[in-house]
Amino acid sequence: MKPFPRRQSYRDSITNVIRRDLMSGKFKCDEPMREQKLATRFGTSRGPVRDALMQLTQEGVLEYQPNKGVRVSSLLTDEERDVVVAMRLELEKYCMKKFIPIALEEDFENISVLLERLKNACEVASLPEVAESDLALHRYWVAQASPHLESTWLGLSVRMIMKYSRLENYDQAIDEHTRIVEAVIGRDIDKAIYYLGENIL
Amino acid sequence: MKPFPRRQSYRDSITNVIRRDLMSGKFKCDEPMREQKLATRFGTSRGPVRDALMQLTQEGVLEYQPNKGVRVSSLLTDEERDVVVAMRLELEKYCMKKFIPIALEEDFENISVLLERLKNACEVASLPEVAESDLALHRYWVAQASPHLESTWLGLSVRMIMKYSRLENYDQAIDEHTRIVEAVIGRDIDKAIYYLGENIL
DNA sequence: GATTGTTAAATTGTTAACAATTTAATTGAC
DNA sequence: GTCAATTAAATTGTTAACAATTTAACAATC
Repeated sequence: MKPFPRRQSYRDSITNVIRRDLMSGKFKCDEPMREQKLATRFGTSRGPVRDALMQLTQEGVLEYQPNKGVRVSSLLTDEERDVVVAMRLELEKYCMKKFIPIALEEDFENISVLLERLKNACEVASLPEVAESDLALHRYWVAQASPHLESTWLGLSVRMIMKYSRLENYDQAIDEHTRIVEAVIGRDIDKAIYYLGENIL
Repeated sequence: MKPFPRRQSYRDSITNVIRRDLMSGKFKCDEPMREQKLATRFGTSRGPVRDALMQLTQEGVLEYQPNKGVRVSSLLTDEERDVVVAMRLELEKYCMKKFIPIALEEDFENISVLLERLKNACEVASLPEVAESDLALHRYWVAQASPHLESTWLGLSVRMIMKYSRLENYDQAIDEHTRIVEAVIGRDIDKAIYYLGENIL
């Protein structure tokens, strides 16, 4: 069953897959997530599935009711989304300010790779992959600047995307992120933060 | 073993107890949390304990390493705390704005009760209880205004308190919250938000 | 004495069985 | 036929045993 040692625990793999499904709208809103069904899908027992569901509940994309399990969280209102956007921007601006001065050449390379991945995903117009690589890129500077706040950031970002995704404008997404990355590599904090503000809304 | 039907699952009870312990500094920073030890303490198996630990990890107060368990999360830097405070304030201001117009007489009564609980805790100078009743009061309007964002709010608030607690100025805490509650009951949004800003920092 | 390898203990990860609860289906009375 | 009560099914909650991994203790070598 297990060909060679895994890097990632079941818990994390399952969490990531379900999160991606949720972001790309694979589940209907308020749809209940059945543990056993997911367990057989992932070929594990219910344990790791429960872990993943609880983690996603904490991120805010699933809703938990005791003895009733979890459902897809009803989406944020427009007002709530605005608040979430403001919070995420506040956080990510801080990270950017922190990250640019300490970034190494290696970081620039990694970011460039992530940008390429995003471009490719946009070109094949695969929404799940676009969402994932978009997050992965932003996540890079967040994790570098403030690992303590990474999970906070992730929760905000995922919910923001779920509520209303601007990601479908693929060309625009490429442009926006290219500009951000160029600013980062040029170590131009003001410009990077400016383009960040244009991208996160 | 179970005298009568529980309202709260083990998971939640354990989560709350550990969170309170963490807020009142009962565990050293970076101290590993052993599942079996906690399980025997709470008289359950490791399952619910694992759930609780994972939930607190997601809130950001514990740190998880695969195959190594969780440790008490190293505290935020001063800068990070500032960002967290700003995010929490942003969120809670929104909730207050939303809550005051829709609040019922019943809500005012509940808030008054929570304020009394806070006063009592302050008078006996019990830090864990002060922290808990402080959070419970704020949580009330957050939950009423935006249940979707309640868990986000909780994570921010707990970490803010853990990093540096202003709660030890008991008299000041009483004053600040009394003013907030008075403003709420008077349905004075501007005043409520103003005092909120004075309290959350 | 310091370093590496090996073994034993402790700890976390996963599973499957069982208990408790909720949901649905069915029955019965009116 | 409608509604309530009862039963059956489905689902979640909890537990204990086992597997995999990490940590430590200890021995062997240099």
